[in-house]
Amino acid sequence: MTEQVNPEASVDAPHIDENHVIAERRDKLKAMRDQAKLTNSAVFPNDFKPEHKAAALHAQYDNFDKETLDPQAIPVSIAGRMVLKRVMGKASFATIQDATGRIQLFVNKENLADANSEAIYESFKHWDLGDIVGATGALFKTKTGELSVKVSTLRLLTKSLRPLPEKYHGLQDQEIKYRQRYVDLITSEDTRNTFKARSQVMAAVRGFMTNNSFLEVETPMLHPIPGGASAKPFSTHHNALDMQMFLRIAPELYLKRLIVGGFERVFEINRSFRNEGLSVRHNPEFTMMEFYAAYTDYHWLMDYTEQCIRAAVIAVHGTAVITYDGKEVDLSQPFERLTIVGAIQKYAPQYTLAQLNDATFLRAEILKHGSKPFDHAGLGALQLALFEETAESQLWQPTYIIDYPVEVSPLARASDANTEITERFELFITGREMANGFSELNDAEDQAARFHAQMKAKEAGDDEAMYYDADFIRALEYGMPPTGGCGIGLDRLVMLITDSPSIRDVILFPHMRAES
RNA sequence: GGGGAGUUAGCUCAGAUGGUAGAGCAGUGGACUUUUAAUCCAUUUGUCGCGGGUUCGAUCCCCGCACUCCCUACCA
Repeated sequence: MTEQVNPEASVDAPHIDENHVIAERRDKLKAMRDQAKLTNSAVFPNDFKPEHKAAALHAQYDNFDKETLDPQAIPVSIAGRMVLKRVMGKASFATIQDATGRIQLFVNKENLADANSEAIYESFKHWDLGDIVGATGALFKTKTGELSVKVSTLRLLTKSLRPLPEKYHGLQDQEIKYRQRYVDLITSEDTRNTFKARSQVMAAVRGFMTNNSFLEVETPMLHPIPGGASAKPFSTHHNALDMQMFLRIAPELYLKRLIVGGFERVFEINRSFRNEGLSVRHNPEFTMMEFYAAYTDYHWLMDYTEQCIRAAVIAVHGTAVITYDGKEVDLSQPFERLTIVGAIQKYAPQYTLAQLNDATFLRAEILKHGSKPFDHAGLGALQLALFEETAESQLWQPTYIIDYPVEVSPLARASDANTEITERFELFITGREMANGFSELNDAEDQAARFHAQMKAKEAGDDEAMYYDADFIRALEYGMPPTGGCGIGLDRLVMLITDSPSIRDVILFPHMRAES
């Protein structure tokens, strides 16, 4: 805790966004401080302990009729932020909001128990929307049937110095919603519900994993060698060790070390960091679950991932058929599985199979779509590029794409039937990549060779190519059992489940440029 | 990185074809003892994002910049 400072002194300190409304509230607070000095009482008291919550009271008493409820005079104590206020001479209504919902207070001078009721009522009239209040009283129903608290004691617990957004339209400015999430949360039930759903998703996923004998682990966020994905890392420096470190781009290589160590099923839910562009589906730090299971392969992973996602959707919605951006997404049926070429044939049928196996044709076609030309791409990588240009965005219903080429999958096990492709899949829903998994490469010598190839690519200018991780190779040399591993982008899963158009809508404090 | 849209009172938004701006909410004063975005009367508040240019005069036209949103690119 910080040291106590003289509040009188801080009043003169520079403040941002000051305006006359705030100045008036500061004046009110100053008057409160002066008054508190006289009566030796606290301006910001912390001794009021509410015993009830708005939603629970509504759940319990909304269906009571007035004749039954009023005579019981059920005593309650409740606290929250005052969000609406209607003063009518000698009687007033105020609506307060707590973590669970809203409830109406009926404040009438004659009902106030305090000997000083006249003064309390007069000061209440000058409290502001946004102030935190505590009240005790008896439950009753108004003549329109709304459950309310007939207030007998009323206290201002926290003075609010800043005006709330417009009480009907709320906060509309998207920038302020992201930058000042606290205001967004006060104002928007939609926003509150989105983050409650996010919490439910996390709990459902975690529960699904532990129920299937997975061990939750935490591996380093600071990596001496960034690995496990093709991405540009954030770089930092550790002073005591005097070494460069990177914020992790993926936990993969550490989790596989744990499989080597004998934990046969592990998962981690945590942040990864990628120093790349921001978009409606990319935040520099994002939350991913990666999980690894020994003696499984990518077929098992697809079945399992599907069940996990379905469980998360049902945990929030109670059904696996939901709506995203106005269109239905059906997660109740087995997810479709298509090869890269198969997906192109289905969603871009203008191409013949001969064309899809013609590297020269593919190269020209990809250039036509405005994608960057790449010199060393093999047939598989060219097919993948065309898939991304033509088919990917159309994969609205859950679809697994399989048979990724070895050259873009340096950590995946090659297919026994075709050494050019790997036992790998990516899951797409609403045209977005949601998950990526594969049978893990557990041949230490093959992995070492693939790392060497990545180093060559890096020397040739590919700054997203992987580094050679000698300790990871050493771990594989001890022997890693055959293993399946998968990463699920949880922010994107929450986007899907909460029908959110932007990843920023599911991250409490998304990164923004510095305020000027 | 490239393209498009936006930025007016604390909040939600109008607005003028160039003559320095309004409404509602919030605030303030008043009326009102069952309101529901309470109502009624009165009333305060603005570097019209920032910097240049054109002009007698720019919040409006032109140029540049900043920030936001959307699309696009890299990626999950």
